[in-house]
Amino acid sequence: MAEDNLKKTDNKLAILTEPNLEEAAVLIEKAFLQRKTLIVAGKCYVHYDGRANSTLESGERLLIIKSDGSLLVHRPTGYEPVNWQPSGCIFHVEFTKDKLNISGVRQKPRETVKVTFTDIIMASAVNLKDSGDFLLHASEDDMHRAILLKPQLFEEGFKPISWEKKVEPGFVDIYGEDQDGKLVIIEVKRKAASKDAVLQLAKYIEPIKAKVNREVRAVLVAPSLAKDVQRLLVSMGLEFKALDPKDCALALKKAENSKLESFFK
Amino acid sequence: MAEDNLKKTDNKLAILTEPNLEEAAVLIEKAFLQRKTLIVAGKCYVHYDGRANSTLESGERLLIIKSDGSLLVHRPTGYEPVNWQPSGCIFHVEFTKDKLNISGVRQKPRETVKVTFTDIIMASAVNLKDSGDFLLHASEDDMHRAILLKPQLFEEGFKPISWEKKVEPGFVDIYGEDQDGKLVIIEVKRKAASKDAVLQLAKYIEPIKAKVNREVRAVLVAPSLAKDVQRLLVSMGLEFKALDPKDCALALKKAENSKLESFFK
DNA sequence: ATATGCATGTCGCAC
DNA sequence: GTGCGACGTGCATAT
Repeated sequence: MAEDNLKKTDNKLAILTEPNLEEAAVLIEKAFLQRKTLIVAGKCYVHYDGRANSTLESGERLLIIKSDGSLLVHRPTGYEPVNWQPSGCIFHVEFTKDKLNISGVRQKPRETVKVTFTDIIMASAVNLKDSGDFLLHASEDDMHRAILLKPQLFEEGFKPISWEKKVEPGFVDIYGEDQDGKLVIIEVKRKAASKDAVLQLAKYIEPIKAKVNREVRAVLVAPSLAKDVQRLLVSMGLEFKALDPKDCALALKKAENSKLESFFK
Repeated sequence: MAEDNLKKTDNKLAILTEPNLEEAAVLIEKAFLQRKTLIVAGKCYVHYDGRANSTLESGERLLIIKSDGSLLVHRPTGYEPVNWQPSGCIFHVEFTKDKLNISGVRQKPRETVKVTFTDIIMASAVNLKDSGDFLLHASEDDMHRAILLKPQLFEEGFKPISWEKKVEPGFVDIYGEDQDGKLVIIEVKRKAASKDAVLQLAKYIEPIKAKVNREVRAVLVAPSLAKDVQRLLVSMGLEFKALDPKDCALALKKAENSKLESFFK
């Protein structure tokens, strides 16, 4: 390998600019062995075969292979990879005179992505250390927790009974009792509720009514209703309660803070 | 910028290894102006706020920004980006003494991703040229087309009438007539049909029967049935026909080939 | 612009 | 292992 082409910094980074295919193959093999993150930019074509199959004609792309066995082929535009492989793949590198093949094979389902490079612009292996926490707020789960923690977010006097309760066709998000003692089943959506959400909720009403033999309210909780859903909702005897996922996240955060406050008081 | 740190190859590639934040900022700004693909590896933390919000603590990651305004933050493991922005974002770079901020803002919905680098391992801008075609086969649409083209794939004597036909609760995938003159409605799935698929199909039967006043068959076409779905299917009076998406793709390809053959004969 | 449905969806969790 | 639903799903298409 041409030493003047290789930039190396204390085992953290190796880069080759415009290497020939053989030089690149060596770096790629090393990257796999040392469990580095591999980044290759170059001219390639791609074949995928698995649940479906695809071909991508020759062009310049970015290939990323992570140490956990995930693979991404990115074109110069678009958020999504054009070809990919989820983590857990086994890779195989094969070099011939004018081609460099990188194959990633996944078992269950059996799927193969083969990237064939004919020209390499840049190849690099990076050792990335990352143990930072990732926290996402305003998920549907946050909405569940907020309602359970502060039932008045849903309705004054509401008493949650259970959560993710199994009833026959599936699971009810939240199950509780209102201030009049009526049973309430709640379906939560973190974005504008569609027709589907209404039907999902409606499924549960009859089986539950049949079982408990008392008045049952079914309420869709979501930030808003999609157009025309209102009518369907009313015609099926369901209710709607507007609730924003970010407000729920905020309520949870506040609760957390006041817990902290009382701890330090 | 330290010239000995910059590798440049005829406007195709610029790389900085372990640059300071200011050097990196210059390269990043240039990459945006020249509409290059930007790749940065380094220590950073990330804040996202939009439909939801998230924080990612400090760690080493890969940042990719494409010329169409898409952004990806990849951790060293996992197929999915931990933070991202779909294409169409506007980016803003801000450099202070010990921080380099890269913000990407999306309108509709209003969302912001802010990546703050405190250390950069490598920063590079690549000019990727890619006009290759991408072809995917064995989609649900391929299955539709295969059945329309060769109805015997579904059933001997089947005559398709329409496709994606609007009937009241939604759209029926394929609508036709069998050799006995019975009306057939077909729901196609490219993977094992779940309970949901059965219910989706079942929804259509009653409205259609009410309308046409003749015998109606409802058939689920899929490579297989999920466990326990068979019983539900039968109990609702539906049928199942096994058909593999890849076989459909093959049938289409064959048809294409034979058309070519007859053209060259 | 909004709603609907597919996707090589992926991922996590419960059974 | 399989089923089921959420996801900052993204994306195309039809209205």
